[in-house]
Amino acid sequence: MDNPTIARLLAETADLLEIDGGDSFRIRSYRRAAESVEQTTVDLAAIATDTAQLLEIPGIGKGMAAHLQAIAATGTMPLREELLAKYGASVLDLLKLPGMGPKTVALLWDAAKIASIDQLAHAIEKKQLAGLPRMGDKQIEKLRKGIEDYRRSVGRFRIDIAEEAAAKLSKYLLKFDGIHKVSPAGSLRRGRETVGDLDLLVTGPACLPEHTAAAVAYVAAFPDIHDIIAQGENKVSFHLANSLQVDVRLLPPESYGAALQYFTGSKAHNVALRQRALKMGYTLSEWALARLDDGSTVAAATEEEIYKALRMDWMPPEMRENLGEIEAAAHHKLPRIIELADLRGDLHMHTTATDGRNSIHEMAEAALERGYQYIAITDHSKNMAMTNGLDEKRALEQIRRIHEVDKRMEGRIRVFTGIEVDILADGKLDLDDEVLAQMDIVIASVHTRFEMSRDDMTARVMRAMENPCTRILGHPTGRLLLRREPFALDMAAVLRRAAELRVAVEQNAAPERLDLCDRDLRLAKELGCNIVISTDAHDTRHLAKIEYGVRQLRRAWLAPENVLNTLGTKKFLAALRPRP
DNA sequence: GCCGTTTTCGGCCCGACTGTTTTCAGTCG
Repeated sequence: MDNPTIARLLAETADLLEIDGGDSFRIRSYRRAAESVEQTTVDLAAIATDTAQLLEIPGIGKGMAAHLQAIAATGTMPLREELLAKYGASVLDLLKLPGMGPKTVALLWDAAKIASIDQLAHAIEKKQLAGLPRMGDKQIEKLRKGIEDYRRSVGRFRIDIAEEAAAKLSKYLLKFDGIHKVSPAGSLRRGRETVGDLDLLVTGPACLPEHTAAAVAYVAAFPDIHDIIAQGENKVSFHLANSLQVDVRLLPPESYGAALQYFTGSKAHNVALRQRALKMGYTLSEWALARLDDGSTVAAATEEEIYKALRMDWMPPEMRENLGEIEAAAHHKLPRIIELADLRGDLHMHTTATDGRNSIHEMAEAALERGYQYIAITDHSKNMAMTNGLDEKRALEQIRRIHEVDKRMEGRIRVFTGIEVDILADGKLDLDDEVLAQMDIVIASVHTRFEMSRDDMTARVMRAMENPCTRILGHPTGRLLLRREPFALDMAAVLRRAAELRVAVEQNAAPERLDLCDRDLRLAKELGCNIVISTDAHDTRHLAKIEYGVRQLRRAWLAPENVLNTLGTKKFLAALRPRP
């Protein structure tokens, strides 16, 4: 069992304990252990029998070590099983609804034995919740809407989850003699923020027709398979433990390009492409681009050949949504879109001063390794109390420390001072302007706790942008992917105002965030917003997640010139809204 | 349940906001 799975089991046990009304400090220690397991670089399953080594991990004591050993040996632990037997696994889903915490789950269970989202939906429909403590009309309506949103997103997986599964499976497949190439297709290849299922295309001598039996058997023997849905001559479909569906297709090398094109999609792109092929006297399928008259193959081995035969330029998968790319490719006018290598700096990251896990210097070294020319250290401000957010006094100390590191880096990389401030109900920022004015970067962030009317919410964000200290609007929609819908904000108005005020708008690259969706990004580009992309990194490894954000920018056809932190240090500072 | 000592047990992250309270509980970050 891998560390992320172990971490999940511990975190779920913490949730169950909380519903059960357990001691809050004990619950916290389970959460802390889960985080530790997530962070550690040692493979826990491999060292589980070595108690001394387990105890070296912070947050793991005698009790937790025993739990870990039970998990490694049996796949679960007694306490967790006990709680699951009492409440059932589906209570955990209830916690995913907005506004639903352990106390409310416990209340629903005690009062009405509600232990799943379906049961809750039923109870709401039958008006059985009225009269329960803290269950007014507004609360019930909020739950109803939450269930609706939840059901819409269920079954989809964040891109990083899918990519991790794809990487693991690819590694396994490539070990087989006769499998030479594995490529993810579908929405994962197009870089969508979520994927419905995982399409993996496989080729090599072992994938030739009539000779696939051994390879198929090997695929079906992948250890992480939960259950097999279908197993044929050149396709194996199965679920992983997290219920992600995977389709592995074995293809002869001569059809690989056609299959890659076909299974990458999108559907709309493929429909348009097949129409174009028909007009040219061809037919396009997952096997080949072929002549209509005699069925002879025109192109099939590579995507490039197929697009070329259709008199088009090859285009990046991120663009294949039938949003004008076909015409552009046919006229050889595809724009150059941004790439990872265009980025010169990362502007949003945390350190041990608040809830980060590395020092300013470690973040700077890690950024230097990525080839950046500058970064900004932007820890939380005091309103984010649970992160040990900085008050005015500590913020000033932090400026001093950042300056020291900046000096120490001797110009190899610039380290800008910064802070991520919270937007309060009246639109004010939660630190004194005098202190903020001394920062290079002030990110005024929309945090997700706000649930107000669209107009009030928009007004609040507008006021925060009016503050001359605000240089970047952070978490501009406040959303958390797959957890809830974007908060209601008049994004067109916000982005237009941001463009006027030269407040840059942040695309947070963290896969759970990806704050601006494709449409928001296209709009931001149209309105001429300054866009910055950053990771919100809480440790050095997290800096690599910039990749997810870049793919999102590519989906919106953003060019390097649309993104502020593609500029060199001097030009970047000049293009930002001036400091007050 | 962990940690760090005070070596046997006490401390462990807290402020804003909402809805439902008539003085506050629950959720969120």
